[in-house]
Amino acid sequence: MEYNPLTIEKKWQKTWSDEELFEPSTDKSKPKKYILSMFPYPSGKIHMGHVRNYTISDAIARHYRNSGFNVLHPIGWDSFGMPAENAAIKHSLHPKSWTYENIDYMRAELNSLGLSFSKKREFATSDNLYTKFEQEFVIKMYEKGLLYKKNQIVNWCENCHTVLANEQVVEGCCWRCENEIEHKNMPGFYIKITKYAQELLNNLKTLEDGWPKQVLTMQENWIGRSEGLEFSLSFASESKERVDNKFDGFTVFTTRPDTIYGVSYTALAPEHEIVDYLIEHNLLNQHKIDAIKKMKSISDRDRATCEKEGIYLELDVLHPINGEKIEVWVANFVLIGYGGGAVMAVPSHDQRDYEFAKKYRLPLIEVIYSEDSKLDECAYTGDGLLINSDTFNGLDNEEAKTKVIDYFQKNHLGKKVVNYKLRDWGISRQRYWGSPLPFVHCPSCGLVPEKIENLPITLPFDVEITGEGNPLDSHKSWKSCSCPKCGEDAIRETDTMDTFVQSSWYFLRYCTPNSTTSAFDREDVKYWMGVDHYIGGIEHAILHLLYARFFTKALRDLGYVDINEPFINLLTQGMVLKDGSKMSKSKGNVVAPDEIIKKYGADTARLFILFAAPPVKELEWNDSAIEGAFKFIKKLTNRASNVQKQTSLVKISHDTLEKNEKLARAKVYQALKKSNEVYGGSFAFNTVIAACMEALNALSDQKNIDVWSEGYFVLLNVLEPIIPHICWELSSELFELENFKKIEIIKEVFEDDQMLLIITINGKKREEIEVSKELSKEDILSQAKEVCEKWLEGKEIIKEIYVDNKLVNFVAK
RNA sequence: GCGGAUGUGGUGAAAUUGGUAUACACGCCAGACUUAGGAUCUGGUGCCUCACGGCGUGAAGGUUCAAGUCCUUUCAUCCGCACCA
Repeated sequence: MEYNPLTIEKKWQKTWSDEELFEPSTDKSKPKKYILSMFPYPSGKIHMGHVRNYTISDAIARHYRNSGFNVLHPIGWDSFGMPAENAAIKHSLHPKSWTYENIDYMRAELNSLGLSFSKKREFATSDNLYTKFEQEFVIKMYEKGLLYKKNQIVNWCENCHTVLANEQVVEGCCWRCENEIEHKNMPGFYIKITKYAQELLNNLKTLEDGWPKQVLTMQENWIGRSEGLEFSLSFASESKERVDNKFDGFTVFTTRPDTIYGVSYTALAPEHEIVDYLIEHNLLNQHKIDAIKKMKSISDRDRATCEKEGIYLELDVLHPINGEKIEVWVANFVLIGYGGGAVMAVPSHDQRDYEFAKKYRLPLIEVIYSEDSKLDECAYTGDGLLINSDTFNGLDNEEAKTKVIDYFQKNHLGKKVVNYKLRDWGISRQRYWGSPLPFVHCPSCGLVPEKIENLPITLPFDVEITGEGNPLDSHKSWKSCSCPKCGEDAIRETDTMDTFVQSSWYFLRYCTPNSTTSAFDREDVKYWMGVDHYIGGIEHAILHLLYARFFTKALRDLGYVDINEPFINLLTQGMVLKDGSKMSKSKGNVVAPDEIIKKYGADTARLFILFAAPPVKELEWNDSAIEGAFKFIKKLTNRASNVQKQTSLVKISHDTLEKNEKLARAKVYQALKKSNEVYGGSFAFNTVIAACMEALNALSDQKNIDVWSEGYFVLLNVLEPIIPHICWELSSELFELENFKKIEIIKEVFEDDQMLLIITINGKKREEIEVSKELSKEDILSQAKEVCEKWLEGKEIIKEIYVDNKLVNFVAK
């Protein structure tokens, strides 16, 4: 048969679509598998990363479908976001038309890959219906106190003209455009993800079997739990007067309460309110004020790398236990966002405090004794016994931590606290192409959520997008509305939601995609969730995967779902590289999927991408290797002429076969066995493909037509998830598609009355023998000795080892 | 600095419980068929050596009859977080 991928692939894609073969059944008594790839942003064209992502999920989905499961394998579009607005500015297109045209184009491209998506469940997150339910969630969160509005110093990207969440700042720059972020104080809506910090951390344990360790660790670090002591430091009386009695002192957090007697100064962040007060009221000389202002003007990123600097604020606090005076400094290394923006400094036992103290000649008080301590060189941060610590002297420092905390609590000086690095999630974006925050500002009622029955609050179409300011803000008729509470004239909130809000629950919507009355049906969610296999890029390890986990828990507590975690198993695929670096337009190393499909067909593209490397690894594009993939499919097609048509598995009497025929059968069933292992957890598709290649090679080394027929019956079943079009073509021709169901492994093909034994001497391979399995150990050993006579000459055998069905080892001197 | 991962031929990569290291493929070499080959088929291909043989899984030790696999130390690369008190 001539292999003509284009005709074959079009034909089967049409059949699959016309006959709706990939729509899941509504029968909830069937065992299910929910296979999901991270949905794409409709940027215009698909790239190799998409091909890899969807080929992996498609293979898994098809495998489970062939194994008798009810499979949900949906696709949708993460269709709100900045690029649509940028395109609008550049090509004067409306973001909406640009987005939906891209969706149509990309849908066709994905279709040409032969992906077995459920087409009836497709939606875009910019669809009005999706917005409606999302706004409902947000209002419920507001009512439960999970969403709130506040003024805060935010990350601002001047290039994107919007605020960014902490998770969206990468090394001090915008995650999307890499512009350096600025700090601004402005109002915004925040989701209280910090309320779930502990649960998000705890539940990572339940994901240990299904998620890559790397991702779990990244999330753990991001949540950043630390335990310690929080206490107040009170100003000395002169100092209190200096700040006009406006402040009693300030609060600090430490993870080292054991070093409390080693405190020799304290430091405030340049943004601390006390520092602000001193500047505003000119309580420091101009020189110092200028220096502090300069400190504040330096970005976070630069502060992290520059030298430690500080200024004495001419204030003193009292040590909480012994009442001694301690100087208060402002220091550029103290972060306003963590632990109250103030630290107690123990230069003898903290390297950063040490450097600062050396620079400004501040005192060092040693309070942990150890032989390893070298305080003239650096701080000692290890364990030891307490000294210079009054009643705590002699305690082991770990023990002292608890004792000191107890002392503080008993004397109402402070308390044990847990701190997290995780901040609340700022979801306000000053952009047009997003889901509007459903709130109204009323002159008399203040901030009021929209009524549920008024949802969705949709975007106005008639906007002018210039890139300057939020078009919603300048849209007078859209903005003006009446207060949902009192009915008076009011102003609509013009911020839209972060697009990560949409991707935080789309997997739930797939469970009941077309309902106009609810986001999803509880029973549907119960049946389909959690996602059995979630596949996507590692770049979402924190962002999307943390938000989605949080959202699931929040919806649970709002009474919408009954699950704790959305994704049971996570597969993070590696990047597709060319010439050692990520494919990108700017580097000019892009291989366009549509060109590959046109030249070789989708099956070849799929085969190459699954064969070239295991999915978690990076994949280097290789033009000759894709030829190799093409060659294999051609070979598979050509050699199908050896097969006799069947509608069920041929019965073969194994014992009557020739040796090479037996071997071929063994290779075929090994491929089937490998397939079960791969989909069972390793997902090393490259190894199943290799096994199929071996099987085809072994089939070609024999002429038995029954073995050929059985071989193809099994191999096409194993290969269908990977190269579906050609498998359907061959299988419909040869087996009337009867082989696309679960095939049991026949054990007898692996059984042989002969066994191959490797003979090693002192662990080195010397000979091999084939012997009957009936033979006794003694006989085998003597036969082995005979064969190895030449090696054993003049030597004494000290030990004989025999491993059944594997090897013989002689230890000889 | 902290945390995670990975080191195997010219290349992408295989290798149950420790039991033939380099499967499968790419590349390369040779041959067959052919008007032709960037088609197809066959054979070869870790390194050193004419050979016998020896050496080989980043490096060094260790456990073991036997180590890519287990233990200790170490080096390199990649990724994430990063002044988190």
